[in-house]
Amino acid sequence: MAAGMKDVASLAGVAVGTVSNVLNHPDLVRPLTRARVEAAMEELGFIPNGSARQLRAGRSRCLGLVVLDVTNPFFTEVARGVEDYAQAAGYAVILCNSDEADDKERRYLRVLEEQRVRGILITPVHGRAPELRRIRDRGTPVVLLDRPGSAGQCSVAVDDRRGGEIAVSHLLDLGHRRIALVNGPLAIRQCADRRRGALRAVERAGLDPAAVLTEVTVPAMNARAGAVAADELLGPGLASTGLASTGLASTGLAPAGRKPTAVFCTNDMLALGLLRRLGQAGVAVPGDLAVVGYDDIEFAADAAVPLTSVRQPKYQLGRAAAELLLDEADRPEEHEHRRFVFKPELVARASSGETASAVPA
Amino acid sequence: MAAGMKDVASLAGVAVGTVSNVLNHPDLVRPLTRARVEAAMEELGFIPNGSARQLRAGRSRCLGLVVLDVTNPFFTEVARGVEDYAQAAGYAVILCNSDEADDKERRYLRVLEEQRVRGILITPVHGRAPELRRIRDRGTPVVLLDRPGSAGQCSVAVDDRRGGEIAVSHLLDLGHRRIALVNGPLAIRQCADRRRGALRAVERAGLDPAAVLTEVTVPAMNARAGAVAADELLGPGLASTGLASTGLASTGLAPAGRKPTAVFCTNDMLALGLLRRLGQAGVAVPGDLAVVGYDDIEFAADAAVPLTSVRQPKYQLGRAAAELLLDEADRPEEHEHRRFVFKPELVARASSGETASAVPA
DNA sequence: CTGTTAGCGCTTTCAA
DNA sequence: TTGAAAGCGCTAACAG
Repeated sequence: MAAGMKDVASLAGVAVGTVSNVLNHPDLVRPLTRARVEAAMEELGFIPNGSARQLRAGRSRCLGLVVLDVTNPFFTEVARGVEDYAQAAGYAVILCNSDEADDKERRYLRVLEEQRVRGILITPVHGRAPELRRIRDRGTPVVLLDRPGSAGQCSVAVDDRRGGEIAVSHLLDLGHRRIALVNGPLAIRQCADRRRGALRAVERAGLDPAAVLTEVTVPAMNARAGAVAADELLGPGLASTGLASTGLASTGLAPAGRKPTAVFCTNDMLALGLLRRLGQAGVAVPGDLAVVGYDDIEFAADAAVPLTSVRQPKYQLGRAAAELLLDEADRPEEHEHRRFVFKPELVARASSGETASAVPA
Repeated sequence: MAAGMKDVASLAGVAVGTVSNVLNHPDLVRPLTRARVEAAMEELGFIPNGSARQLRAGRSRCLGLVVLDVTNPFFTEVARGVEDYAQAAGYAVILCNSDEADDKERRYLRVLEEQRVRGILITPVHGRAPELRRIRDRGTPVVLLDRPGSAGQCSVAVDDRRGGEIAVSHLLDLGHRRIALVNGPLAIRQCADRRRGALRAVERAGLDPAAVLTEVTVPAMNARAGAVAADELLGPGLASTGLASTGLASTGLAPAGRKPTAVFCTNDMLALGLLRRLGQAGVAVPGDLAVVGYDDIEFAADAAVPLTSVRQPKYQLGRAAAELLLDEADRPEEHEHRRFVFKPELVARASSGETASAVPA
């Protein structure tokens, strides 16, 4: 059914080597012969077999991109950046969704390595350092995406500690002194870093983190988890029972019973889910509770209460990562590892309140 | 660098065939030998070469999924459905973004065919019928996604004409008699179908489409285009000049000068973009203008004015499509082509106004 | 149970 | 400028 080079060759009355040359080194073939071969390819609907080609070449013209959540607009925007750059360089992108799950991630990494992709871009679920190092050692370049890397590898990231810091500083500046931190698993580096930034902001303000911050940790970084966090904040009585059943973990750094006046969610999906639930519960934002998110996804600005957020250069992040990866893949000699760190930026909107709305400083 | 089966074989003191058996038919190998081979694989960090494997097998364990816009949550939700089913069946998914662009789509189809993917799921930009037929004839199963197909192929879709109809009927029921239809390129089947449904709704109400509907056609189905459409609606004086510079095409079916009291956007991204611009311009929704979207993406419910929309079973759509595709791929004999058509459903929210807000019926 | 071997479809020398 | 032939790494068929 599928015509191969041999069929094309015999139809055109040439050797397979010549057909190959038409494909890969057209200038080496006499125009007339080339035309004959091309006609034959057309007639037979010939599509070269990528596997065979790669088998010889050793590597494919594909990149692997592994993200934590394809339904999060942050990652699709990053993916667009990657894809645009890759496409221009003649590469296709295999987009994989780890769904923040360890085993899915591992499975995809395996598939990508078996496919001998030219390189892998990944936002890892865990500190997968050793496994990623092994992959690199076996010859597949790896670039860390949205995560600062160690030496010996490229990485592209936004300064998450700084991001967490400006988010919480913003709330402190507005006068808030009891702030909830709604965060995903600390195993995810971004979560850990943004948390550290939050703590730092409080310390720098000369305040006691234990008195100011209440931590609510949810098992995923999506809207559903954000809604669960809202319930946690609204019904303190439910907290302890809620924990076991929902997988929630809440470390009440702040004295129990003292409700927060503001919330910092470590991404916008959490914030949007929380916002929705607050709306249903009749909690006024920012009046009763100020909210700050992270990522500044496009939908943040359109929310019922426009969401204050920490902006990251998503598209640029993707582009830069792809550029680093392809440089490493295509020019292994000249390549030197680099670590890009972009600066986050606060975008203040209504959800945090333009005017102080809580305990005056 | 990358260890091959030969290396594993010699380290384990067996033949390559045995190594292959350990991988593909472990039960044929004596446990002790198997253990030795596995140890060798571990020690060498052996990763089987997918290209070589596929070369023999003829086909890979990957599916191709080509969507119109990865940044549209509708498609990422569909992708999740595809991915979950594929993953369970042992397949990986290559997600490609055609960006509603003809040439990108063509390029990706080519890549997928060269990779000898097991099958292709696609929401085509144009009526790519002939090209897709050729691909199928060459042996790669193709399933149309979110689009009704003709005989001789599988397809999974939602009844878009019906969807357009219920959207506009809803507005008519609310008393609106001047409705703008903000639509993407009619070459995209969904756009054409939803438009037909809109016309039908008006006709069924015993009204004259030319008097009721004003069409605004934008070149893409995203938020930016929605904002442009809003400008078009707001500033009728700009209409004619605006056309040339923005690529807008507006067919004033309704008498010029009579402003619409409602808008039907053929997807939620358009609606959200439009909504944002209306907000900036101080237009009250639904008071001054009622708005209905399409897809019911998660963010629609969270918009500043919660968006009335036509819900599609996104995840199910993806799952069903993957199921059809893999059935065709894995059981070509028994397989018979099927056409699933899901029913759309109106989700009424504030943006269309619960109470009649326009010209009384 | 294990070893040997013939390709899968293509690219790339090396000759002609 | 073209033809012939040697593999790339693996699987499957067959022999032992």
